Amino acid sequence: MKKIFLKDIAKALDLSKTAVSLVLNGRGDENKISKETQKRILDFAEQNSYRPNQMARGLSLGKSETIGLIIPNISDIFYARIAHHIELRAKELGYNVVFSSSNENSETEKELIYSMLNRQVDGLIIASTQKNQKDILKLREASFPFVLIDRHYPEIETNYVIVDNFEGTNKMTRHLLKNGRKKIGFISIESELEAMVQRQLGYERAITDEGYELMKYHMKALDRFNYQHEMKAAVQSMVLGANKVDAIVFTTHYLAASGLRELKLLNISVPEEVAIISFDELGAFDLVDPPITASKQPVDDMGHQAVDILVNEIEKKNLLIDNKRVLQTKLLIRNSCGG
Amino acid sequence: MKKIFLKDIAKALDLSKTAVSLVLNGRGDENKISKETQKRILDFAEQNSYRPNQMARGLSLGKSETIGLIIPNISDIFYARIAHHIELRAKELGYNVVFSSSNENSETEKELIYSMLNRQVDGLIIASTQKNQKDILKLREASFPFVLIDRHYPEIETNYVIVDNFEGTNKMTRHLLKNGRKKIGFISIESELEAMVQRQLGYERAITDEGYELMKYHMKALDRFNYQHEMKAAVQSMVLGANKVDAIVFTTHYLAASGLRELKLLNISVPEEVAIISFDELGAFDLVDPPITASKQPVDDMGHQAVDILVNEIEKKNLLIDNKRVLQTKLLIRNSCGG
DNA sequence: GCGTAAAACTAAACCGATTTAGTAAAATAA
DNA sequence: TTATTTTACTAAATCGGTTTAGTTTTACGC
Repeated sequence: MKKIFLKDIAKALDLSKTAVSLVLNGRGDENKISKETQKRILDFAEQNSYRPNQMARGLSLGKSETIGLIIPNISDIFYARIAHHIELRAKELGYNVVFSSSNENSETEKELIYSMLNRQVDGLIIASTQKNQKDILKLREASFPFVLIDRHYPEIETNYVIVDNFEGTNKMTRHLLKNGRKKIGFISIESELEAMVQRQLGYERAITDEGYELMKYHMKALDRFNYQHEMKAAVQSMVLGANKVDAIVFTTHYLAASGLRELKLLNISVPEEVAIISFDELGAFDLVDPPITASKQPVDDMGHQAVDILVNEIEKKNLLIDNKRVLQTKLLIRNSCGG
Repeated sequence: MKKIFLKDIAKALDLSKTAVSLVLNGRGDENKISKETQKRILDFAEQNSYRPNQMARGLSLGKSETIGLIIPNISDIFYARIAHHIELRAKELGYNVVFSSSNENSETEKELIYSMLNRQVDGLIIASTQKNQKDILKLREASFPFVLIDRHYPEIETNYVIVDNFEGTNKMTRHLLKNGRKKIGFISIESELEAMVQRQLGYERAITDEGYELMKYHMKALDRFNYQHEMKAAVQSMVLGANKVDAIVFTTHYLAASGLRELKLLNISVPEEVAIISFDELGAFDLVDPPITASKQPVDDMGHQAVDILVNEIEKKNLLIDNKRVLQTKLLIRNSCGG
């Protein structure tokens, strides 16, 4: 059973490629191909399991029915989940997904953007390093359809689906204050990402709004690639020194996991001595000792909506749907904050 | 700055498309294009940031420099990690990755295989539902390059990279026996997957080899999509009934997580009353209460080697590398089994 | 000073689809 | 009976690359 092409069908049925192509694309009626001929073509294609070469089709049509997805790292459960929901929704709408990881490297990201354009993706969904402003602008100038997720460029007018990061940490910090914690440390990732900036602001605002003073020396920003090593010193300085902390806000799930690990090594009891709370969560945060209170991000919505906005642009439906979405996190209260 | 094509370069430099194409593909020397002309072409392409249309290129060359990856679900951290390592290695070797999830549905998987073939991927990496023997055979007959990962078809001769599932659960069970546990339950997923069969055999063999008797009524197989609901009954029947169990082997990380959740709800102390052990692990298994002893799968190796085997086939290097790999799991001993 | 080889290219076919601009034959209208 | 429309198609161009099979010009050998 060898591969069969359009011209093979045409030859076998003594028809033109045109007729066959039209019928197989469901445009037989409008092009007045007789019902009988249509049936012959459809049947023959079915029986010989004809499947069009998508490269030829793509070249000819100038589109690929493919969405490019650029994320920092697919093995981060957060992005993996987003990818999953993007894939689900894309499939529903008839699109495939090509993904690549930038590994948080802006040069790689830039390369990926262009590499995907060359592969003729119809649109892009990008969780950007936020350092490729120029190239994002180029995309916009070229009117190429794209949606930013998780991270956006505040200074550029684009489509995006993000989370209300400020509100997320703000709620988290208030929750700690409400539970009687007074000296709340903050451990984050060293980053200029708007998301991280907002998470810090949300925390700071909660503290000052409630009349407490910020303890700058209890706010740490760790290196993204080396946080596991830096965590030890960060945690120790917060829980062992003079002006000890009674709670810590972690701005990512992996920081929370790593921080808890250190606290355990130091035999600090959680939440008795130090409460902890996490922005976003890992699958097993409810099983952890103690179960970790966390702000959960709506990954399903984020993926789903990003695809909807993108496909709307690609297909120029111009439904004027809202193309800037800020989703809310949900505080899952467990035991790591006392109560 | 508008898009530029091969013919634009040719026209601008008053050369033929042939010359430009040859030079840009690094075949200028062997085709006796003068150094000077080569430089002109290269410079012009660079300055106008020429990037070839990969669909046209793919159509012409009959290849796409793309690997298709079909997995059950990208949001399963296990597959996400494999995907990550596949992507890393593929990129090193100059390939892109297109992924799709089958959601454990064999029809979907079949569709995906053909859809990817139409998209002219150069090869496939598949974590199969193991229910598409016919189509896998077709791939083989067509000499299409592919590698199975995680799950293989024992009756078919193919390339694969899998894990020694038998040895994995066998080690796990022996570990429990060595720690003095005598009545060991077994909770698995209802499945004909060879991997699952082997995991069960590994467990059974450890029990019988040590002279104990299998307690069939303490071996449960839960529905893949409904395990969270079925877990309650499964665990209760093991730990509350007459012939109580003093340990449970879970054959996947999500079963272990779910099982532990139930044990906690029942106020069963782990590992005092019941020890637990998991095949494969979640990111936070060391933070869980108690930290869960688990057999870790070498996801990095699995992804890496799958790509190596595949690319070797694609590029017909015929290096006669071993194309059937069985990797070993590693037992990470933590506290959930006592000691 | 003629034949041959090497150097430096190019025209046109091709990959496998889609699509534009027609055409021949049959049906209908005048 | 002729003109016009409709029906049911088709030939050839096109998408943007790669590649085969030449072609022209210059250099070299004898």
